[in-house]
Amino acid sequence: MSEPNQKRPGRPRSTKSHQAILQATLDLLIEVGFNHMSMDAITARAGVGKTTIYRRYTSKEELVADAIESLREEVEIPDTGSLWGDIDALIVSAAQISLHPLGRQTVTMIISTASSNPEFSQMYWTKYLQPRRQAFAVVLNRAQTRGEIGSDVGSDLVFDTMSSIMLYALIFPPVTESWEAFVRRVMHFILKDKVALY
Amino acid sequence: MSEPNQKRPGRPRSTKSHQAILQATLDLLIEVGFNHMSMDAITARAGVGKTTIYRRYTSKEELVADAIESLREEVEIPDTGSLWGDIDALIVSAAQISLHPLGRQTVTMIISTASSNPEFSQMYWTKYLQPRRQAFAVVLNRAQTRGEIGSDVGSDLVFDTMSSIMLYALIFPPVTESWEAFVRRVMHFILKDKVALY
Amino acid sequence: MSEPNQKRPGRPRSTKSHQAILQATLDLLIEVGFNHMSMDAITARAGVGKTTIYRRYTSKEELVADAIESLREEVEIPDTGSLWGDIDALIVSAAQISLHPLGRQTVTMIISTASSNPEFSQMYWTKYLQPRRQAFAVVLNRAQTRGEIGSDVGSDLVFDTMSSIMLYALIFPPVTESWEAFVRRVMHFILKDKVALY
Amino acid sequence: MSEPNQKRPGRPRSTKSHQAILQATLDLLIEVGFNHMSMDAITARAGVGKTTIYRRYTSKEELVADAIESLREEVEIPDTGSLWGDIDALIVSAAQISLHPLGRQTVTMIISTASSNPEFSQMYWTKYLQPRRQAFAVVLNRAQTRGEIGSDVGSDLVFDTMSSIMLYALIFPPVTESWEAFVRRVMHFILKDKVALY
DNA sequence: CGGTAAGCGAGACGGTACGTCGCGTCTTAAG
DNA sequence: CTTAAGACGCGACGTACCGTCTCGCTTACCG
Repeated sequence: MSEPNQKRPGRPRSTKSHQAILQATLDLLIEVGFNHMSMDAITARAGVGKTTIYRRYTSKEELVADAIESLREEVEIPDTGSLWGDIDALIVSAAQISLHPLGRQTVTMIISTASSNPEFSQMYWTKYLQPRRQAFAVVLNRAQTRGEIGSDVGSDLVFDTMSSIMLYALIFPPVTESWEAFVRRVMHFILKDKVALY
Repeated sequence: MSEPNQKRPGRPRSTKSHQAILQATLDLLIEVGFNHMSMDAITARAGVGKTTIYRRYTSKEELVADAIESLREEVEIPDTGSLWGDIDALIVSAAQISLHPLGRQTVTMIISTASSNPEFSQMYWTKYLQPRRQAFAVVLNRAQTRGEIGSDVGSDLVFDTMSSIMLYALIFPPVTESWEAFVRRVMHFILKDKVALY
Repeated sequence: MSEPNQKRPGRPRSTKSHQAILQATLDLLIEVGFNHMSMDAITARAGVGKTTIYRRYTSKEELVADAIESLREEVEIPDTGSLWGDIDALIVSAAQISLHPLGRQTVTMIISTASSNPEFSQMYWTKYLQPRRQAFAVVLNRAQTRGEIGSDVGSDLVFDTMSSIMLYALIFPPVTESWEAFVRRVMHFILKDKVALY
Repeated sequence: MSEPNQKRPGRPRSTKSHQAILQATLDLLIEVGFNHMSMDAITARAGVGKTTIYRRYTSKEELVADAIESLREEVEIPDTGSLWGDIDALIVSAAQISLHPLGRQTVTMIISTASSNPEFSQMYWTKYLQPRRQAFAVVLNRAQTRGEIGSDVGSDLVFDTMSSIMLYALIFPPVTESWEAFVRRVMHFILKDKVALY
């Protein structure tokens, strides 16, 4: 755990504290959620002074936003050879995140905060959803090139629909089937008349 | 389970105070929002003691949940003569709610709570969404009878899709068009190959 | 005062409840003291409604005053044959009260309340000290008749001095001798030049 | 036991706030008395947060005790040339204190607390009464040197008697004469056979 | 002997104050 | 100049008590 990486004179303690802050924030976010997580608890767990946090972030929201941002994975652009295969890969990937406790809590926290905090919502949209939306454009372009789907179909429209369905199923989990199955079924319904699915 | 036995000893709880509390809560929810609304402000506006609130609710969250719950409206079943007309009526109606500050706050509160509280989510689903889902089945049946749409299309699927889009657009408001236009555009995209829209 | 007219219409006040209230009050007074004793605790212990107390007393102070008043003993007028013998008897008697826990708590409570509450102080003076002061006049008169002490010595002066010493020694208990010994010593000092003590 | 090491880390407690708290407490004690003085009123007048008070004191009682403690004056040793003159000076001085509202409240608070709190009683005895008792020994010694009073008279005995009378007259204020006159009369009665008073 | 008026237990009510907690800022000493 | 520690002003929270106010019931007496 303790890594005495003191050999670089230019990067002494600040990086270590920074990492500790982000980690403590994420841990507490999972354990108690946004509202019940106090800044003092974060400083205590990170072994850090309040100053050190507020020098970097102006508010709790900003800190949490950056903490979540910090664990953002690389945007994936699946390429299975068919549109439905690609979409299915995205669904599977999203399902994996929402099964993991951290992923679940993170998503919960994002929805919860975003719905009541326009600034956060904006930030999340720009930093998280936007890049994925653009990545999906690539996926759809490939499908149009392959002639699987009409060139008049907007990729944003499909992406937004899929995102919304995923979110909805997280807030109101389906009872008769799995989250994954539900999302797949809805996407199938939407696309079946627009594209040859298999 | 619950026995509505009126013969409990002691002074019965005041319906007048109860109403005043709910009204004050809703008013303040609109005016300042959940986070900036203090319990003291509610007691002051309702002309009520703090005890009277905390005898009924154990926390601010619980109070607000019940206040919102209290203004649940009747389920509406539009009948304009065409499926798209009916759907459009539902969109317009939903837009009116989400334009009004109380509606906005309400939805915010619901999403925020539901996303982190499975019990609340379940309650909201059963009491609010489920009835509207069933009402929508009537709308779709009429359309199928008219031959506007295939009898193999499940009404639940359409309803869930529409709900999810509406929610999504509330959390991440579209920047280039209105909430209403966005929802209408997405629904049009989904349905255009399944039904004669005009 | 002691005999209100019984012919008032309606249900007469319950003596049983009255006794229970006084007993519960005294018990709690001893256990937790005036400030930490709540009216609700009294009602609970006495098995009585709040109304029943507030019909009899207008405030907590009044109730406690009456509870203490209720256990007031008969005023004793010692008659040992000598002034010093009589005074000694009074000291011994007072010592017995201040040894008993209830007596101690009661006195404590009286001092505590009286010092910050003029009305209570007045009440206690009239109901408790005044009668004893007058009884002491009898004791001193007998001594003057016997020629033990000059007829110019005011009994009130002696009584007040003795009372004050007793109170003082209760608030600031002597460390090198007993309360009783201290009081006796001081009284001896005061009187030794005014009366043949043995 | 306690080490007044100044090198504790973190921001030191503000002396300015501390003083403001004590002053506001004393002011309000005079104006409205202990029971009607609220902590919020103190914070408001001191321009201080509640935390700042409760970091120093665990309760209202503790705060007030310290506030009173803070204004303990220097012990005065009168020297008028005669014993009765010295005693009279002490009575006048004590009267000035007990006439002033703060003095009244202070004494009230002390009696009230001391009578039900042995530790406080002990503290007050040691810090306040003891020094004055010893100062009085000086006064009496001078009188004995002058031959005004017998060398067998213990100064403690006289001091305790005087203290007790003063306290008693504060708890049960005389109705027919002033506090000062009463105390003077009693002291005169006690001493008249032991010392040439004029 | 049945009506009426007050008393009763229970407990809800409007207030006021309490002591705690959290946020974001400020102030030390140490490095 | 940055840190860790921690005090600060502010403001909301939820609890405890007070003394008052209904409830639905006794319980005595009086006509």
